[in-house]
Amino acid sequence: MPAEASAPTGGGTQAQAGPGEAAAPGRRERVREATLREIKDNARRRLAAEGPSGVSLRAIARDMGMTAPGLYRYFSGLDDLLNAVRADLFHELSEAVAGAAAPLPTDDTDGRILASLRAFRSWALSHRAEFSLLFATPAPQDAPDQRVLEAGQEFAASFFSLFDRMLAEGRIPLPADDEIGPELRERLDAFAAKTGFTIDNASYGALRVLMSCWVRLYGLVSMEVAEHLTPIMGDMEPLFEAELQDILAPSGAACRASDQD
Amino acid sequence: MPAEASAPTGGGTQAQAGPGEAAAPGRRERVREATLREIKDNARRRLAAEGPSGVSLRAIARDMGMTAPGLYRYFSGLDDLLNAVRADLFHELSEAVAGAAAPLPTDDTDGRILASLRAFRSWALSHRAEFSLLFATPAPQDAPDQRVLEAGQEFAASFFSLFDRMLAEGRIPLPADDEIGPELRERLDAFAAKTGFTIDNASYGALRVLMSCWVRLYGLVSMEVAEHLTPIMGDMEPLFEAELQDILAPSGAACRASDQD
DNA sequence: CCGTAAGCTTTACGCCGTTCACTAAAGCTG
DNA sequence: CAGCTTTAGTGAACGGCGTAAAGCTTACGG
Repeated sequence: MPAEASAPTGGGTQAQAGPGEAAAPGRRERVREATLREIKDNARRRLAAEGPSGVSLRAIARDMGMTAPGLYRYFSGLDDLLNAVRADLFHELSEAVAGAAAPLPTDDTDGRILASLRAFRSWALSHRAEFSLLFATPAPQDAPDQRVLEAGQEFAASFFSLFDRMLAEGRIPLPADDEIGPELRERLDAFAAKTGFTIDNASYGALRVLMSCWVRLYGLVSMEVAEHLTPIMGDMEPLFEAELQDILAPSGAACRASDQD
Repeated sequence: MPAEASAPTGGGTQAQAGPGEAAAPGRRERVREATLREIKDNARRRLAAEGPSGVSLRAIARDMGMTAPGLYRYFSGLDDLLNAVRADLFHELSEAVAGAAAPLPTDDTDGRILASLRAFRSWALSHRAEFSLLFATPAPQDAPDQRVLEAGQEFAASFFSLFDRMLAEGRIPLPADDEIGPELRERLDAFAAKTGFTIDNASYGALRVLMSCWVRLYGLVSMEVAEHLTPIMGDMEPLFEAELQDILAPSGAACRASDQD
């Protein structure tokens, strides 16, 4: 009875110590892993091509030359598959954001942040359906999945850690801690605890600024992905760049010309 | 053959000049209107209860004691119904935002804006599914509906017109026109043209500030609706109020204590 | 009064997720 | 090796979905 969330069939054997290799995954689990990957790849193909509603077990199975019930050996249902894809996508997005900053020198704080924020936008625009799968409002009843939650928090943490250095440099004027109301402080405490920030590293003012940056970035990008303003504004890149400049202006960052595309 | 968008069956007769009443809608069209309303009401009930995916023609028909194909006399399909609901919702949202400002005296510009922005948030939070139906990323292939587009632009216009007076008062420091890049200016021109703003009324700087406000408000509220930050921050109201204060701070607006709830 | 159209039902087709009973193969164990 | 157990996968089936076509009934308009 496959009742567990993600791995209906659990590995019984694997530590049998094969001939040459130490902890060989075992032939069995290798092909299983491959099938699992194939399912998710097909799900993503359909996701990109037809949007979230185009992802169906039957269609995926058809693409793979098998029947839908067979997929239940790998996922406990469509929701489970979608959640697995969501978790993967969060990791991918984290990597895209972090990867954009990596090649730049450590002391080029502004450049690293700019590159990452632009990478976030780029990823979103080149993965519209994926982005909306990640950030869509969930239906009222469906409970959040643990893996997705964790992956999301990992993304949040990796995203915010971008600002660590900039905050440390103290170039941004932060609101004083006592300008921040007690309720908000409470929330920021909770936030810091869950994302690995501690108030020692980042003052309330810093967390406040972080949240503000994220809200603006997220708001603009998600509007762009949804093409909400597109019919009345056309290309939104100039607005994005202007917002970027605005967000980072207090730090005196030089924002001119993205070097990509 | 009902191929048109919204009204498969179009009224032939109505100007027949009844006995007493001038342009009486005619009994026929009255019951039709009532049924139409009933369908949309049922759609909204299910929308609120189970989210967008819970809205199905068959379920609605069942609730109304009829069969699904009967609904095709009123809507050309599920999408058409959803678009009609969307248009209604945009009007409702516009009204909620405008209505919140109405009771306040005309010269209380800050108060009116605050009330409207809070009303936007309140409406969104008490109509999560409706909000996400309005602002969800559409699937890659489906073309935008004309009525929805118009209703959306009406909302945008009514929303932005809130700021008319504040901009006129000149209390917000605006970026100089020549600080705004030529591409962005082009976009803002397009935007102004579509929403009724003219550059005479509002400078590029003003439009720029408007957009920034909207992006922040939208970003925060849509994150709150999606409960994206909720698992790590809990109640987001303090953050919202802080953002409000931030957004309107340059104008010296007094933001203390919302009088509602 | 009769033709015509509107409102609605029945039937049907092809999707969908999911369950269940079943087979065939692979792996482990004695 | 035999034999047992687990796994991967199939086929049929249930119920729900959108929607197209055809038919029936009722009300309206000339």
